[in-house]
Formats: sequence, structure tokens, C-alpha cells
Amino acid sequence: MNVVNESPRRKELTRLAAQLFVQEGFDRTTVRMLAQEMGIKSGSLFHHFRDKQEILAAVIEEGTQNALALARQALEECGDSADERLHAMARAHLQTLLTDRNAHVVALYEWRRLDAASRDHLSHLRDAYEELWEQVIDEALEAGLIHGDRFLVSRFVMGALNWTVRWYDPEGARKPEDLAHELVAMITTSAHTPPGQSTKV
Amino acid sequence: MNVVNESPRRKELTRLAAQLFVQEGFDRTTVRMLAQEMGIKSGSLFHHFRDKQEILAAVIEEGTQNALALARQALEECGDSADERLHAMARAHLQTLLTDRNAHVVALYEWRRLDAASRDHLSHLRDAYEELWEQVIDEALEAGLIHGDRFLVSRFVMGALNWTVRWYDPEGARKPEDLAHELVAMITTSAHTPPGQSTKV
DNA sequence: ACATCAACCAAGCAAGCGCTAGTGTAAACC
DNA sequence: GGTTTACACTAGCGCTTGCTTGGTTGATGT
Repeated sequence: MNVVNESPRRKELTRLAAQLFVQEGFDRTTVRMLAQEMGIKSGSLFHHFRDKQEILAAVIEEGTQNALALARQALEECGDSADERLHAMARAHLQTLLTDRNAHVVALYEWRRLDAASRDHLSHLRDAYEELWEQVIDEALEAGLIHGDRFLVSRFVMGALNWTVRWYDPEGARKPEDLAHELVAMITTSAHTPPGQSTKV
Repeated sequence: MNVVNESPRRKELTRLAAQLFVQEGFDRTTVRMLAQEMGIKSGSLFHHFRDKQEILAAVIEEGTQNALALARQALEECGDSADERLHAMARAHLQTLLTDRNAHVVALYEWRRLDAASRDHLSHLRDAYEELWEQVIDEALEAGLIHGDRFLVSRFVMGALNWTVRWYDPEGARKPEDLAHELVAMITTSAHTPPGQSTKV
């Protein structure tokens, strides 16, 4: 009988699956490809996961949990000002995208391949994350740091950030902190840049 | 022998394919499903398209050509000021996403399913479109309307805009023009709103 | 020494896949 | 009036898919 627990082996397999899902897409990744990447035979795969869908759900859950934890930690560690909190969220978001890239690309691209049950469960996680953003943006609005409609601004910001997975090159000169700073600078009302740091990257 | 021309029938079939690709994803959409939606049998499909890949390429080409044409037209018809041109581009982009939604969702999600030849051809089209954006953003930067790095700003803006396909509800109260206005307001340095128009939607 | 159990393998089934081959037919063209 | 052309059909081939079944292995606890 196959198991559904959280064994370390299963976590390792999930990591490998994420990589393959990014390379080939979920539908084009066969259980045989997954098994080969993991160094086992296709049949053995179903000892760790009930079916193929469950692998996808595991990949996305991993990434989302990490993102949520990292964002919460960043908010706790930073200062109280709206500006600092906005920066902290943007930095955390981009750092997660960088370190956990595979899982997040899968979450963005293959979300609709999830079955109803998994989608329902995971959308709660995602909502919790997005609420963090809306909260920070609310604070920035009240502080007069940014302006506009609460809902629209948060969507625009998350769109800009999530889109980075399509063009950002981790090997390039730009660091996640630079992107975060540039984004916040773009949307804040005052155009000032902190002294000693250039806006152009 | 099957044909590769641009018959009106083929265009209609392409439109139907786009809808199915959005609903099910490219890989999960079988030629039998496509044929049924078109009211023919699966074999007849290959009279209009060489293979399944070609249908995908046709869908994406349609959408991209329309977007490019609409953006060019919008830039010709609007005024010369950087502000007007920025608004015109944002409006055109969102209107295309709305009217040609299916094709654009497919282009965003299924791009990597294209074979090398189609991807090469279509990426030139897409580059032409993105160059329009970078040009308009350059003008806005020179005019002092926005600030920041040319490359990063254009990526952030396109990310925010493209992300709209994930949450925008055409039946809702917000119109594409409202979104365009709000986005431009968010990224321009001065927080002023044109008289008689509210920022809150 | 014996039982347990997670982890794996070999073999293969039933279903579905993209696509082809050969044919029919009604309208369009010379 | 005969030929061509566009579009559709039936039938099915060869292959791949996710997943199942029944059995083996080696480590662990008693």
C-alpha cells in the first residue's frame, strides 16, 4: 500500500519533480520520466504518491508554504514604517522566486492542472499570502506612500513581481534586492532615492 | 492534400481552438475534442492544419498580430505627449486582452509548447510589440513622467498588465480604460488625477 | 530467529493519443 | 460535360499514457 506522509524521500522526489515540470510542463512529463530522474522505475513512484496529480500538488504546496513563511518572517524582522514593510515584502517575494524558482514557476503555470480538491486546499494558502500583500499595501496607502485603488494596486504589484520569473536571470548583474527597490520606487509617490544608492541599475 | 493558406474557415476554426486551449490547456485538448467543437470529425481537421502544433501557432499568431495592429493604431491616433502615449498603450493592451482574451491566454500559458520554428517566427512578432512599449516608456522617462531603469520599468509594467488576465472580470464594474488610467497613475511621479475623474473605482 | 515494513522491480493492461489512408460528394471552373 | 478542388467521412495503425498487480529485497525491532 502506498503512503501519503511527509517522508524525507518524498520531499526529495518532489524537488526533482518540480524541476522536470518546469522543463517539460506537467502534462508532457510522464511518470516514466519522473521515475528515471529519481533513479527508480515508474511503478515504484506510486509507493510515494497516490497518483500523478498528487505530485503536482506536493510541488505547489512546498513552494507556497515556503513563500508564506518567508514573507511572515520578513515582516516580523523589519521595521514598522510602511516603507520598510513594503520593501520587506517585495524583497521576500523576489527571494522566494529565486531560491524556490521551480516550485513557483509550476504554481504559476500549472495551477489549472490541479484537481478540484487540491486546488481548493492550495487556494487557501495562496489567499493567505495575498492577504499579507493587501495588508501591507493598505498601510502604504494610509501612510500616503502610494496612491490608488487598494485592490488594483495590489494586483498590479503582484503581477509585476510574478512576471519576473519570465525574464529574470539569476546569473545577471541585478540582485533581488535591486528589483525590489526599483519596484517600490516606481510605485511610491515621491521620486526620491535613498542617498548613496542609484536608481539606475 | 492539406492546405496551409488563410481561408476564412481556418480562421473560424482557430477561434474555436483558442477557446478550447484556454479551457483545457494545449496538451489536454485532443484533436477529437477540437474536431467535435468544430462540428467535423478528427480526420477532417488535418485538411486545414498540418498538425496539432500548427493550430497552436495559428492561435497565437492571430492574437499577437491583432495586439500589434491595435497598439500601432492607438499610437497614431493619440496625441504627442508622453502622458497621452503611455495611456494609449495601456488602454490598447488591456482592450486587446479583453476582446482577444482566449488567444492571449494561450500565448501566455502555452508558448513553450510551440515547436522551434514557430517559436522563432512568433518571437519576432512579440519583440516588435515589446519594442513599442519600451519606446513609449523611454519617452515617458525623458519627459520626467516616470523614473527608474528603462528595462525594469517596462518589464514591471508589462507584468502588471499581462497579469490582469488572471483576475480581470469583464462582467465587473471596472472597464479597461479605468485599469489603464489607474496603472499609469500608479507609476507616474506626480500623484495628480485629471479633474472630474476619480482614482477610486 | 522471526516478523515487519518501507522501498523497490518486472510485466503488462486498458484506454487514449496524433495522425494517415483511402473514399465520397457537391460546388466551381474550363 | 468533364475535370478539378475544397471539404468532409470511415476506419484504424502504431504508439504512449497513467496506473495496477504480484512479488523481491534489505534493514530494523523484538
